[in-house]
Amino acid sequence: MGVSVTSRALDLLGAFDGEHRSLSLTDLARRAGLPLATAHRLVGELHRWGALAREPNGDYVIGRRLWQLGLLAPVQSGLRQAASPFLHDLYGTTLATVHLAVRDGLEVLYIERLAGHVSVPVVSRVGSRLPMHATGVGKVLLAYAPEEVRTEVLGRLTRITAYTVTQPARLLEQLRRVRAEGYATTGEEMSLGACSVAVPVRRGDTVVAALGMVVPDLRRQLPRLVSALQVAANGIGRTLNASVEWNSGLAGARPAAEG
Amino acid sequence: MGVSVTSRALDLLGAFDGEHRSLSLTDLARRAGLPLATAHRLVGELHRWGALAREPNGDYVIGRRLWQLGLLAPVQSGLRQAASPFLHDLYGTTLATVHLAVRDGLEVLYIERLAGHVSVPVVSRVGSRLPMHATGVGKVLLAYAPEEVRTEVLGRLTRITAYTVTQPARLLEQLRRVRAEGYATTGEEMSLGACSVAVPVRRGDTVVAALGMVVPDLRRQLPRLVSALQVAANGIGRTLNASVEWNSGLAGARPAAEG
DNA sequence: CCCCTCCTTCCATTCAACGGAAGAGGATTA
DNA sequence: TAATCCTCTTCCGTTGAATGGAAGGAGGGG
Repeated sequence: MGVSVTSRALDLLGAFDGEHRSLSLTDLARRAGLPLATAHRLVGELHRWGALAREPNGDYVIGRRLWQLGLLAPVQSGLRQAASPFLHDLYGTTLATVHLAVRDGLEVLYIERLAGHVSVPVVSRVGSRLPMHATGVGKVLLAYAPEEVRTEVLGRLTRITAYTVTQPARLLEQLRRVRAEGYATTGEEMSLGACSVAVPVRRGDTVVAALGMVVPDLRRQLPRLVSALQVAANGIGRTLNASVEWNSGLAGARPAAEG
Repeated sequence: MGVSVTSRALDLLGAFDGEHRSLSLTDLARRAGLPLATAHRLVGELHRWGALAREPNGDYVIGRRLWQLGLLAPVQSGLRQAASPFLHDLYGTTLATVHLAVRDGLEVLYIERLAGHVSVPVVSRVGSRLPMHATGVGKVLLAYAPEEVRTEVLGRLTRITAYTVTQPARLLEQLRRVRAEGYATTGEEMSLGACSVAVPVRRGDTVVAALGMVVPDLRRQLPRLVSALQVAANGIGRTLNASVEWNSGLAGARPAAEG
């Protein structure tokens, strides 16, 4: 049953993800569901073009050329540009890992990140997606997401650590408080040893993103961090309103943008 | 004369670059040298997969999925990680645009950048390439590049602004001073209104990258900026030495990494 | 030395890709 | 309103590029 070559080549690329950044030919073939000989030919072509590169051990990784291409993508570029200075300020003030994220379908998509020196186990990377219910930015985005999104997410609360909130009622209550108090927190719900705070970023009345930090412990400094985050979020919002260009690509109005 | 579908699809992607971040179907077909009907079919497939996205006006841009893929590429990740905090420090201290770049073949490849609020006309973007002879980081990398690279670059000094150094002898003299004094400068050689300073980043005795800044004017603050840069560069070098992982992908030992 | 895994090459068959041509949509001009 | 010029989309008979099973290295570990 014939599938187009193009989609097969793309499937090979799609075999890479955050957990599989380096794959052998056999792995690639297996993950893309292709016969080895076919994978061999296609991977060769991708490699020749620069889409894939080889590591010293022969495994394949995403190549420099795809990296360059990807950087041309207008992914929330308006938002990122507006946010950049504020993220630096935040980082300078708190020295914590700072995140800017938007909702993409039913997940959180991290679009900017400043990594702190502090060794907190942070899972997120720019370009990675995480579940909404276990991250600070996720809870914020979920709190302000359309009803239907909330319903669907609440239906599948996967457990990640022992502290992940998996009871819909409890999460709903948390989301209510997020809306009431203006910020969300997590405590080791995504990875042990990491807590987070996050606040919404608004353009006008619409929440377009979430701004968050990851720290080893929240207890003592919560009010200070919330204030800092809110100041930054307000600044970003104001900058967004000031900028004329309505950026393309909203925070994922439809679930699962790519099919 | 048949060419593989895969390479045609890749050629379509290759039609995008820093100056063409958004293309109509017709443009894509023209730039990739494909019949319109063929381009239409392939672009459709790329779009369906998420490699391309459409702007409101129907033009195509690089899609979110390629953006995510590209971010998985191990492009100097060790260096970037080591440099990140120092770049922030530099930015915090000087509020100028800060650059981290490596040599890739005969060009400079920008791998990290912190954009200042200050409105200086900066051309570089992360992932972009610029000629070595007209940028601060480029002069540094050229000064420490293998003889053969220097020779080839000196052979084609293209003029970009009225101030670009295009006489081989003059550039050679500048490179000699870079090695002697430990830093390079440019004055509106790449874009009018922008000056730059840069210093080498060493791992052991090898120059593996260049660290630079762009400012509107150098005169008054040159010594201060050079000091700040050198402190940061030393810090990065020390961090690199400390880190065990020898990162893949050097600063472009061979010209033109991708064929 | 044998066996196992992973990679590479080969080549006859066939099915997906091809692209010219015609049509749809939209904008601008007469 | 019609005519003209874009760019985009669809169609379909022909053909040659893609296919993948099989066989042949290459390494390496027992």
